Parts: sequence; C-alpha cells; structure tokens
Amino acid sequence: MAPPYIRRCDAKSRKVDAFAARRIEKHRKSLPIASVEERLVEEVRKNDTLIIVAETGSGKTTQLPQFLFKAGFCREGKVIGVTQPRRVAAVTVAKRVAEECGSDLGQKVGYSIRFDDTTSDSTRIKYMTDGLLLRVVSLRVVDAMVSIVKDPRLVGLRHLEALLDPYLSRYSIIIVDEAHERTIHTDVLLGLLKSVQMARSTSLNHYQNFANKKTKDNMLLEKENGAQCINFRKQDQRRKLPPLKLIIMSASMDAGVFSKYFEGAKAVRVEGRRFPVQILYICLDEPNYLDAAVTTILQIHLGEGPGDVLVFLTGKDEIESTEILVKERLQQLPENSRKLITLPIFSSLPSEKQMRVFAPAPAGFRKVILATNIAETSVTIPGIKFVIDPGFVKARSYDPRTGLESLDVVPISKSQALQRSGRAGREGPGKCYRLYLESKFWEFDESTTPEIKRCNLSNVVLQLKALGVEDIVEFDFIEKPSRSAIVKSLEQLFLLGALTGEYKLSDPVGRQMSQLPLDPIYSKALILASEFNCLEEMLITVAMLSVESIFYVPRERVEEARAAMKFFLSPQGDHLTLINVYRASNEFLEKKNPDLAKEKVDKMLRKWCKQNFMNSRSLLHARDIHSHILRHIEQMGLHVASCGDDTLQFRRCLAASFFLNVALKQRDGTYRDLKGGQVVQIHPSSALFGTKPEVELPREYSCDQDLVLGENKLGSANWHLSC
DNA sequence: GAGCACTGC
Repeated sequence: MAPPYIRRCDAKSRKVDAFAARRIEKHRKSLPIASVEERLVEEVRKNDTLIIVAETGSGKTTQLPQFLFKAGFCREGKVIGVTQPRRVAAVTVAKRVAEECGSDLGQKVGYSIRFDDTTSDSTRIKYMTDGLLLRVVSLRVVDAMVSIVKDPRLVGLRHLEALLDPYLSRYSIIIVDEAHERTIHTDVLLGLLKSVQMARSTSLNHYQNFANKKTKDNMLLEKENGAQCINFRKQDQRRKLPPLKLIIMSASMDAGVFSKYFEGAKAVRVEGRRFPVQILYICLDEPNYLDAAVTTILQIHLGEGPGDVLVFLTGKDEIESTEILVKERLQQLPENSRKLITLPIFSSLPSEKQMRVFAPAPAGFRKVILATNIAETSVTIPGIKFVIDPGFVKARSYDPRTGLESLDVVPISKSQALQRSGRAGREGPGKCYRLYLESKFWEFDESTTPEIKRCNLSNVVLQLKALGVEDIVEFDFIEKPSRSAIVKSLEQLFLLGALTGEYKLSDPVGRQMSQLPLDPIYSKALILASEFNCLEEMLITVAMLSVESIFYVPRERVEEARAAMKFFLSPQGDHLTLINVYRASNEFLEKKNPDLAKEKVDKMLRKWCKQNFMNSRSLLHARDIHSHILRHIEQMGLHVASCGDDTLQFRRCLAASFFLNVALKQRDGTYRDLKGGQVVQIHPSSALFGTKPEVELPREYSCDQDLVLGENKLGSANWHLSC
C-alpha cells in the first residue's frame, strides 16, 4: 500500500522535488476520501463530535488532519492531535504525512510516543499513541502544580504541557483513530475526552467569572484549584476557549455505539478501496482445524494460480507444528510441486526472523505465512491473495473472583472474521477459506469483547481515582466493566495501600503510585524499596519484569541455551537472576567505550544477547524502561540506594508488594496460593525449579489478618522468604 | 520438566 513517494533525503535537485510533489499530489487526489474533503470539513465545523466510519484504504488517517489544517483549525498555534493504538502506526503515518506536506518530521508534523518524541513548538499535526495521551490527560493537575512549586527540576518534565493544561487547550481537535479496536486505552480515553470537552464548554466560564470578581468563596476555590487559575489567567480573560472537537474514526459498523455514547453524535461514512474477496466455508465440520489448514494450504498450492497464503493460528506452538506438518506433506508430492515455503510470524519471534515474511518468495515459489493475530492489525504483509481462517484466537480473560488472568483459545467474532478475510483483498481480488460451517459463523459474537471487560482494572481505577473520580462504578464508560471487576480492583488497591479505608487516594503512596507508568504492584514495590534502601535493585527488577521473557531458548539449541542461562542463575530466585543479567549487560558495556551513541550501544548489546541466548528486544526494552522510570522516581524525590550483598531487605520488599501472588508451602510439601488456596507449582523455567523454598509464617498469623498484609507489615520483620 | 495472543504508559 506504500504510495509511490520519492525520498527527499539527498535529492537536492528541485526538479526531482517537484516531480515527487506531483506524484504525491496525484496519489492524494486518487484516495477515496479526497472526493469528500469539503463535506467532511463542513461536518467538523458544524459538529463538536463526529464519527467517521471509513474502511481501510480510504486514506482517512493521513488525509483528514491535512484537510483540517488547510481549513484553518490550526490557527493561533492550535494543534490537531491524532491517536493510534500502536507505536509503529503513529510513527509511520507521521513520517508519511510530513513527507506529503513537504516538511521535515518534527516541524509541522510530528509524533510523540513513549521514549521518542519528535514534536516541537511548531508542530501542528501531532500523531501519538492513545496510551500516551491517556497518561497526559490523567496526570493530576493540582498535584503537579504543587510539586512544581516544590521542585524546580520538574520544569523539564515531559508532560509539563498537559500538567499545566487540564483542558487540552492547545488542541483544537483530537482524532481518535481505530476506535473500533476498543483497546482499554481507547475506551478510557474516550471517557476522559468526553469530560474534557464538557469542561471546555462549562468550567472555563466558571473560572472566567471567578477571575474577574473575587468573592470569599472564590478566593477559597482559587487556593484549591491554583493550577487551573494560573493557567487560565494566561489566556485572554474575555475570550472563551473554542470547544474541543472530537472525531472518532472507526473501520467497521460500530458507529452506533459511539454515536449513542456521544449523545447522538453524527456519523458519516466514507467508502474504502478494497477488492472483492470470495468467502468459502467448509461443508462438513472438521474438529481438527490444523489438519484442515494443512490440507487447504496444499489444495491452494496445487489448484490455484499465483499468490501468497496467510493462515491465522492461535500461537507459537500451533505455528511450529503446522510448519512440520506442511513439510511432511510436501515430501509426499512430486518434486516439481514442492515449490512452497512456510514462514512463521508471531510477536515473540526475534525481529530479524519476523522480517523474512516481507521478502518476496524465491522465483517460482509460493509463500505461506503462518501467523497469530499479529497479522490481523499490527502487520500488513504484501502479496497475500489467499487467507485461511480456522476461526479461533487466543484471548485474555480475567476472573474477578480469583483475580487471575488467563489465556484461552476461543472462537473469533464476526468482525474479526471480516478483518481476516479483508487481508486477502488488499492488492487484488482474493479468496478466504473459512475452516468452519457457515452456520457457525452466524453463531459468532458480533464484535470482540472490549478489552476493558476482560482484564484487571487496577491501573485504570488508580488513574481515575487520581483524577478525582470518586465513584468508579458511576464513571461514564462507553461500556461498563462488571461491578465485581471494579470492586476487585478497589480491594487490590486498598491492600497495596494506594487507597484509604474510604477508598480515597492515599497520600503520598497512592498519589506516587498513580504517577508511575507501571502496574500498581510494581509501583508499590518501588516506593517500598526506597524506604528499605534497595531501590536500585527493585528498579532493575521492575524493568525486567515489565518486558517479555529475557531468555531465548531456540528449539534446536536447548542445551547450549540452558548452559548460558546457568551463568546468571541466582539460588535466591528469579528476581535476583534478572538483576544478574541486567548488571552483566552493564558491565559488558562499561568495558567498552562508555560514550558511544545509543545506536552503537544497542548494536553491541544485540551481539551480547545473541551470544548469551537472550532476547535482545526484551533486554533493550527493559533498559529503556529502566531509564524512563529512573527519571520519574528521581523527580518524585525517592531515594535510590543499593542493598549491596545484603539481599534480605530486597526480598522482604518483594514479598510485601507481590503478596497477592504469594504461595505458601504446606505441611505436605505442596504450595498453595495465599488468596484462593489453589495448588500451584514452581515453573520448570524458574531458577528455583527443583528446590523447595520455605516460607515461614509469623506465629500469630491467622486468616483474619489479611488486612495486615494491606498495611505492609509483611515487609518489616516477620517474614523469612527464600524466594 | 514446560509455556506465553496482541498492544501500551
């Protein structure tokens, strides 16, 4: 789908630039959305909230912000913000639009994602991840103002702009793209944006009034809401802020849900550009869909014309066994029919191996991509003409009763099936083979259950509490999570000490936890560790726990990988093992030139990871998180110290913050989960596998002392943990 | 002696 652009890099000749500009213009005009530019701009002028339903290939993400810029929505320094669920999308789209505008990235057009911000004061079209905007919106204004007064270093803080700007007054328009994906970030963000929108049309008047006439009450208010006032005073007091325009962009027909949520907001439809895809169902139910998939792959290979195949499977295991099955079946074919290669892609696959799916197949060969649902949205593979869809997906679910999350293989939804089949029609007409009966399709749910209804809500609840939302159950969610899930999170946050007995944000613990971009349990661990002089160790641990598995064990080199891992193993457990790995990577770098550019450092680390059987993507990510969180905790004034060889305090802090995940050794030698009493085992990949670590309970422990855990007495003296 | 879909701050 990449438009035929010419890179500007070293093309100095004006002729080439003019040529490129003409091609860009031609491409832009050919997009379906180009024909409705005036109408869309008009609708945005007329409506404060607009829903745009546009299928893939309409050009909505790249073109709409440019139309609005042209129509004058960025006058007086105003910014158009566009959110994306994924980092890659924010980056690639921003680069493309900058090119279309003929400006350097970071000038008129820029992107802002965690660890990477290319925007400047002159940026008018700003692409960002929805998670980042959510963070920005939800940081508490008054708190921030107080800390800024206390700590002048905070002036350099990344999100200062928003800390000072609760009404997002720099933005004229916020476009929430891919809203149909309904990520937890999108859902919460919509709720907050809705209230910001209301605040812009009501509260500002309030503050405007009160800036002009100072009554006694107003003086009091001013004291409480210092931030907003100071901010407001900077504005021209007689001028009202224009309303915040919201545009929700969605690919499927979920417009009704959004429209209803935004009080009947208008929805407009823009045609996409897709090729027809013929849908085929099986006639007889086939319970073994892997077998059916392999058979279908071969049928396509032998019976159809050229074109690559994309198969949707549920996970790494299925992908690997399908690969073997296909190879076996190919051997039974005559040699000239074996020109078929299989390529796996899933997120934990090292990136250099992922890249292979994008390369064209060798001449005369057909490519078969075996993918998880990474290929549904995150990755678009060119050349796909045939899609095989067994109709299953591995999805996360959450049981509020036990507080446990699990991954289960479940049937997909109708909209997911549609999304999958669409992958066959991106470059020309295609075919989709659904390995289930047509009647089964009609039994599928309409759309996938939004993430907010199937995961742990602790973080969301904490953010909302920090924003001053008293009653979470009454919060205006687009779709309400179950009451029990909310109650469970409140309970967890209370046990972690983030909420008081009245379920109000505690100070300073809850407030500090809400400011850290981490799972609340990790935030708590850091705060606790700062008290017990082992924050250095805890910070490494939290960074390493926040990423995918560090150790990489390829199937064919299990023994070698295990030997490499032994070198870092700590008999005290997995957390200390992770610390060993992190510190080893530091020592490796210190031996080299410490002043190298980040790119060089990353390159060296990748090599080091390969030698030591580690996933370099994970380690580099953990190092990024480490420095990001370090900045945060330094700004919060937490005390970073190391416990050195005395790891007891550190392990106590672990126990005191991860107590929700604690299992106790029983008399018979088994372990039981502290919460539900479920029997659990030490995983074979753990450093402690094969050992029987002890946990000695304080003598006075009894069931009704659960609350003691909440007050974190655990960390002080009574526990002796070997983990 | 075995697992872990996909994102994001």
